[in-house]
Amino acid sequence: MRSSTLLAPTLKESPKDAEAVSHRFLLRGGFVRPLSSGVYQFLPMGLRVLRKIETIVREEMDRAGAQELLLPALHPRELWERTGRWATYGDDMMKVKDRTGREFGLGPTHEEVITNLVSQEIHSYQDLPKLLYQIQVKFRDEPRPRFGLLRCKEFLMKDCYSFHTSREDAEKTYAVMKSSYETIFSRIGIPFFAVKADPGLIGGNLSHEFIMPAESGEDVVAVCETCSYADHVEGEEAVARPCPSCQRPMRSVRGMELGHIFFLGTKYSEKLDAVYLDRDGARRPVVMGCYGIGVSRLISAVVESRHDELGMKWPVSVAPYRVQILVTMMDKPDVVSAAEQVYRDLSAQFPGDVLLDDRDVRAGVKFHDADLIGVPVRAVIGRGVAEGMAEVQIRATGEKRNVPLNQLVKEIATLAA
RNA sequence: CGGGGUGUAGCUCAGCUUGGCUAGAGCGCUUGGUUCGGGACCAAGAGGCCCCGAGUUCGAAUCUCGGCACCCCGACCA
Repeated sequence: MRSSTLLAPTLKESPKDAEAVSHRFLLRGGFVRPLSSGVYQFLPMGLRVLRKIETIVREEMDRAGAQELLLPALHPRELWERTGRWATYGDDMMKVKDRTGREFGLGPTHEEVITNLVSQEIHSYQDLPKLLYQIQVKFRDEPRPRFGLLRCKEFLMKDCYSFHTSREDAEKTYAVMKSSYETIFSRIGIPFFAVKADPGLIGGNLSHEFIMPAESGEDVVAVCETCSYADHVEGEEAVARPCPSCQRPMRSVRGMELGHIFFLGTKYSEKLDAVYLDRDGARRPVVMGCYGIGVSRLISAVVESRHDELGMKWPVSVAPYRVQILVTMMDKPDVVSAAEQVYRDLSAQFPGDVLLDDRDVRAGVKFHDADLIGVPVRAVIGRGVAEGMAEVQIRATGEKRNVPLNQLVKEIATLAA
C-alpha cells in the first residue's frame, strides 16, 4: 500500500479528550475515529490490525476444534424472556422495536440465541459435543464508555460456546479453551494473568478472567511474586494477604480484562430446553460453557503494553503492515526507483503487507509518522542510494543499521517474518 | 445514575472574571517561491450558527435559566 493513497490521517496533537495512551495513539495514528461516545469507526489501518487479531483468534479456535458460525445481532424479546434476562440485563441491553411494535434487543452476548439454536438442532448424545464460535459485533449500553476502544457501546467480540453431555467432558473443553487463550494472547504479544473470577450475570460456577496488567485497567488483581497464582481483590487488601498456594507475599496490580471463560452447566439449556436423549433414552440438559474475548479491545491492549513516547510498537503478528519503506528524497529519480524496486520485491515476499511512504513530504514528517504508526521494520531509502546502501530500522528497539540495497530484501524478510 | 470539567476555525487552545467596533494564535489546508534524512522558511489566501434554545441588555462568545454533547472520578460492567 502507498501512503499517498491510504486513508491514515495522522495528528500532531492529541485530541484533548483522550487520556489513555492507547486511545491517544490510535487516534493520532489514524487507526480509529469516534462517531459517538463509545462508538468507533475503524479506518484502514485500524481494521488491518483488527483483522490480524481475528485471524489469530480464528486459527486457535479452529485448532481447538471449534467451528465458526455467525449469529444475528437482533434478538427477539421473547427469547430473552425465557431466561429471565430481558429484565435482569435491563438497561445494559440496547432495545429497539420494529414497525409493528415488536421488541428486540441488540445482542450483548449470545447464550440465548446459541442455546436456542442448539435446542432445535441437537437431539441425541450422538450429536454432541459441539464447540461453536463467532466473531461479531456486540452492543452494550455502557453507562460510561471510556478509554477509546477499551469500553465501548459497540464492540467486536469472539464468543465461543461449548455443548457436552457431561460435566467432565465440559471441564476438559474448558481446560482446552484456557490453554487456547494463553496461546492467543502470547501470539498477539500481550502479557496476561489468568485469574479466577466471579461469574457475574452470566452465571455458572467456574470462571477465569484473562487480565493484562495496565495502568488504565479497571480491575485490581493480587499477583503472587513466585508462583503464577492471581486473584481478584477489592481495593488495597491484596498487599496484606499471602498467596494461598505458596504463602509468599502478593502484590496488587491494576489490569484490564481481555477475555473471560465460564463453565455454565445447565443453566441456559434447562431454560431454553436444549436437551438430548442419552443412550438410555432419557432426556438430559446439555452441559454448557462459554468463552469470550474482546477482540476490538485487544487492539488497545497491545498499544497499552507496547509503546513509547513517540508512538506505538506493533509486534509483527498484528502490525498493520510488516514493513514500511520510507523514501526520503522524493525529488531524486534514482532514489524513487530504488524504493519502488524494494517495494516490489518486499511485496512479493509479504503480499499486501508492505507500506510505502511515497508522500511528497519532508523526511522528518515521514520519520515521525512512522514512529507513531509503529510498523515493526522500516527500510529507509534515501541518501545511501548513490553508494548502493539503505538503512534498516527496528521500531521496537530503535536499532538502525546500513544494509546494501541488494541484500535489503533478504535482510528484511528475516526481520519481518 | 451521582460528582466534577469542557464545548470558540479541521486539531490544540486564548478571549469569558469586569458585556462594546471587522472574534484571535499555533498547527493543519490552498497558491507561489526557496528548501529537502528527524514534524523547514518567506509571502499571499481560504476557513467561524463562538454547542442549541430562551431570557437580561441599547448591545451577549462573555451575564441568567433550560437543554444537548463530549471527557474525567465513582457506582455499574459476560
